[in-house]
Amino acid sequence: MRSPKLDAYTFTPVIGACSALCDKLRGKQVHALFIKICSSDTQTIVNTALIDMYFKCNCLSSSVKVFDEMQLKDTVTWNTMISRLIQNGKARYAISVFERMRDEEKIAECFSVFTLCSVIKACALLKALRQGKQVHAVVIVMGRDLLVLSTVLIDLYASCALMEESMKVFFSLNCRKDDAVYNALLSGCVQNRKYEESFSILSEIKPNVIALTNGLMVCSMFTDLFRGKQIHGVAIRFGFKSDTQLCNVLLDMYAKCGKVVTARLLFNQIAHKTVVSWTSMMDAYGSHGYGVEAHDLFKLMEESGISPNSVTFLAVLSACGHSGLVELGRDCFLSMRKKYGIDPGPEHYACYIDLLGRAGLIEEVWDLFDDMEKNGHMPTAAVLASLLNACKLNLDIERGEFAAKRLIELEPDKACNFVSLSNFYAATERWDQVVALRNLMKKKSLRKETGGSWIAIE
DNA sequence: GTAGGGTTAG
Repeated sequence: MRSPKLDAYTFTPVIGACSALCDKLRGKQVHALFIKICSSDTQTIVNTALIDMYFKCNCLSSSVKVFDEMQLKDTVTWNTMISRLIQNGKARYAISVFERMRDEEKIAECFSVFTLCSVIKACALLKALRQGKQVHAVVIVMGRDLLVLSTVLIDLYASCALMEESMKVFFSLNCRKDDAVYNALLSGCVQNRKYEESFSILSEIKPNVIALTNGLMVCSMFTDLFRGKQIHGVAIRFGFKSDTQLCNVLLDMYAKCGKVVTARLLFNQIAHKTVVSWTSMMDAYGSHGYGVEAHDLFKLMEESGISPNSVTFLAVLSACGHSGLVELGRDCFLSMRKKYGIDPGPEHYACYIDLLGRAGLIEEVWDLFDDMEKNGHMPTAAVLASLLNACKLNLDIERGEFAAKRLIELEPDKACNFVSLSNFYAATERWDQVVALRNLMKKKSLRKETGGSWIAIE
């Protein structure tokens, strides 16, 4: 019996199955078979599916290889590449692929709504306003699928802190508006801390999980427990209380409003806890001074089989630092690389330097600083500020000046740095320097932003 | 048969 002919209709769904299962091994086998027997007329579609499969299997280099070696790319090929790159955090790369598409394809029709959608999203992520506006112009010329494209445009302008432009896009829509477009506007208001506007949108729409999530984020920002509780009630009435993401934000809202016990009760009730659930709860403990509880939770998380990420370590390190748990903090810091293969970033070093500095371990602080530079991290302002603070606490005058000099070089126009430096001089009783600094600040007309705390009234 | 919008922890 003659074996049936394998064509694109056979390969594509099989590759799709490998994608869905993240089964790279089988995916590669199918890829090999395809190379052996492929016919040129089916290459584009199958290769596009392969690009997608390799992305889903976390094998970016294979995706790029298939893409670069493809003779004939169609619009879907380009779109797949662009959208998957964005999903993998490579927005800049995605834009460069879009530019290649524009240059190589030579016809304006090659762009579809999908292409524009992805590119606007990339611009929003990069806050590339100029490029985003250019694509907006193309959208206006095309004049199709305005609802979806308007949704990403609203997000673009909101990401660039231009809420007036977001509103313009929103109110110029004369088709029926759906949840997503309302949510985009709401999310823009939340990102830009527009308290009243957020609630006014929220009150106009039928509750959905994403809108309520956004609403709770505003409550966290402004520590508005009263409205937070109202949203909690709405979430229960509409049957959203098993939504993990919503519960994570709810937990965070209670914690930010000082209700740590309520936050913990909610945490316990989350059936499918994610790394964000755990990290939010650790942060809740840490920021209220419950370092031991935060660390216990970290251990419990390890037992539960969910892997911590870099934010988790930031939460637990800061919790240990604020409670003086030096040994536990050190264990965590060391386990980052050793046990989880996560390279500490500058923000982790800043946090850990702070912890060691408060504990009086100034030599270890400087060892750590050297270690950081050996690992190829340039010190950030946060690192230098922690370092300066550690020197202040430990009266390490000479090396403190070194940290101060580099901090001021890096951010010469930030008032808070001058204040830190002034505090450093004050701690080491060099009052002439303090006066000189205050005068310098006046000359540079730098003013430290007034501190404050938020409480909701009524 | 392959591609698209709005959500969480620092």
